Amino acid sequence: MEEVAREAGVSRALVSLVMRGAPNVSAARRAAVHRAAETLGYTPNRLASRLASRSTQTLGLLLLDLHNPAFADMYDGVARRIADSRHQLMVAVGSTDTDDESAAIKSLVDLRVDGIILAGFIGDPGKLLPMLHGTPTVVLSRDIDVPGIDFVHTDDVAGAALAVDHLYGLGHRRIAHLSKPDNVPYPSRREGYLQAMARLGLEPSIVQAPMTRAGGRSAAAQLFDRPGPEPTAVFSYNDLSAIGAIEEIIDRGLRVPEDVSVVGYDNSDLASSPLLGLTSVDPNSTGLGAAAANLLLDRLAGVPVDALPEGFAPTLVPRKTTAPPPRQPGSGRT
Amino acid sequence: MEEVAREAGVSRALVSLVMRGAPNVSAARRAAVHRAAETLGYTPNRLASRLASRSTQTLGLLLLDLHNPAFADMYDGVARRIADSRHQLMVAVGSTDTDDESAAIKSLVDLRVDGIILAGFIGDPGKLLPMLHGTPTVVLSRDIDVPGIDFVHTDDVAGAALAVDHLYGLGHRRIAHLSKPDNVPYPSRREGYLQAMARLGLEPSIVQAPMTRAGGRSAAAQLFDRPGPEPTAVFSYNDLSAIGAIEEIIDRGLRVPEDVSVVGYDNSDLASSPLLGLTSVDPNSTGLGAAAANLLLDRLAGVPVDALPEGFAPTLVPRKTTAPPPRQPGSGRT
DNA sequence: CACAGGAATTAGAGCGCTCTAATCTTGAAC
DNA sequence: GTTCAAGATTAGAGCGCTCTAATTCCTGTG
Repeated sequence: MEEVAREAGVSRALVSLVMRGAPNVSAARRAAVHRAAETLGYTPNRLASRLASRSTQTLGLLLLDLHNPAFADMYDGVARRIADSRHQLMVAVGSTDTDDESAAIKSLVDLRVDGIILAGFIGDPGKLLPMLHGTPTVVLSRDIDVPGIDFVHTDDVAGAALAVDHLYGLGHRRIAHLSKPDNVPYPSRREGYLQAMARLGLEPSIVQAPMTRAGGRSAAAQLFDRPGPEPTAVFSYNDLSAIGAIEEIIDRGLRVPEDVSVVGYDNSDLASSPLLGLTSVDPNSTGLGAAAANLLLDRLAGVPVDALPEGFAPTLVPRKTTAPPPRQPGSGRT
Repeated sequence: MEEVAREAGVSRALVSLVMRGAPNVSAARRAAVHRAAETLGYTPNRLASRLASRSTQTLGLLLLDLHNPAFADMYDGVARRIADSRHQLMVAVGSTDTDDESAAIKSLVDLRVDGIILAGFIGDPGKLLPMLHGTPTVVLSRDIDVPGIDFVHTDDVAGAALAVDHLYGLGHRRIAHLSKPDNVPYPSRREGYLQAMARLGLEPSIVQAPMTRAGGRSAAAQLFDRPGPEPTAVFSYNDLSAIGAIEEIIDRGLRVPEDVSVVGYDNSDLASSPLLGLTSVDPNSTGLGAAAANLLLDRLAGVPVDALPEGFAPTLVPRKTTAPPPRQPGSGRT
């Protein structure tokens, strides 16, 4: 920067102004500085400018799992909304290991990003605030009760009800649920399932499944190995494990949807492929991402945010994995 | 930091040493500093430390497309290898828009990351070097001829040959190829296809397909709308478009693999699901990511790297989407 | 032609840390 | 009781930028 200033015959301060595209600089000097920067191959060290200006023009996004297409959707929403702001986006990848997750969040905080969006935060909310050191933060798809931290979410209770009601409407009565594992703190989908089942006077049946295909598969295996009548429908808390469940069901010689119906959650790319045609609840992940970015940007701009946006209304997208249950003995409908 | 030093009754320099976990600090002072930091809620500003130390302990990873599971695999490889180094990982997401990609790379460079891994670099190699400003960089899965930039890749020519030979071995003669679009610079898979076809004395047939399911679908549509005999096998340059192609083929009332065989490339999560059972060439994306991280870490550590690692040897994973062609008129085999 | 007022430019302090070199403690050896 | 080296601590100068306030340079005016 020193050299550029000398080369262009101006002060360091002016170089700084030119590089930032400040308005009140004469065309002649501006050109001179640019030329000098060009010949010397100078780029401003943004580390230094950030330090000096106390603002990084960067937002951090924590993504829990790159293998889960739902997070790619959220990324899209965030990126789209941020594109026309002056900010850049930095992604950190989380983990189902809470320590790794903390490390990832800390790395974002350490970089002094202007704001953080947490997509798939799994850790202890109580530990979040001290970790953040005052960085404005929005939590995505989890309603978290920490003062000063906003969240944006889909009404997952309603989403789960949608799934259960859909299956009920088709005639299913033994509807099982593949639920998040204990280390993942998103209870709403399970809550919604339990509430809906209670409302309909049905007996709930829950098995935990990790957030992967393999997880869904082994969970489904447990479900069908249980004593007593088998479920005629499975509602999973995410698409990946729903797919795993389908694999397992087919492996057991049962047909989907003729023998067992399956509903997923997330309505990800995968689900919509005609090859799969997974009936799925759509939480509008992309919209959620955009809403989170919006909220964060408003906060940063100092726009007063009096009320958090309402939980997004989920929708059910019926496809080929749901149908009426088989007319079999044991269904109790004789 | 000033305050912490005062609180602990030591100098600023000592606080710095303690926070970095330097060895030669007495236990008493160390404890005092930690206590002071705790009560004051102090965390070092890594921005400042990076500026002062000229090293960021951070590596940047550019991922082209979060919706493509192959990149999640590469991420895994990189992350695994980096986990036991002292570095952190920062992800930037690229784009098929070259300008966006440049912006993403620049943001990494601006942050002064110690090194960069480019997974899915699409831009002009000539423009890469000036953009990097000397940041050590490894390019993943593209062989790039820029002095000073390393790359790690799978032998895609061999991989494509594997696919073609597999189909040929099953009896296919009209093997079409879904190729990368022009704006994506990874010609090896197409080259491999062309070479293999020439070697076998077969007529090549190529259609371009964007890197998405929808892209594969419309490309397949073009393929089957062409005049002349239809292909009995389709080899796609990636899994996503292979899946799209299957969708289209089935939509046309044809069966996979009975009427048309399909081979993908990447052997991603998707492909391995029994529901899909996509025969796919495995470039070992995870291994590739790990190798890239390895190479970069070696460079950073000053370990002499005399030869780049050989191109990874791809393997073919046969599944359910390939079978002998139908015994039909027009196959020329009577 | 002096002068106000706005635009353009600059000096210089400071952002929060690390680094080098210098200084201060030790405690063992003589 | 010295002496000395190793270990522990610190002063102070940067890192490369931005910011504030002050200065200089232009106009157009009376």
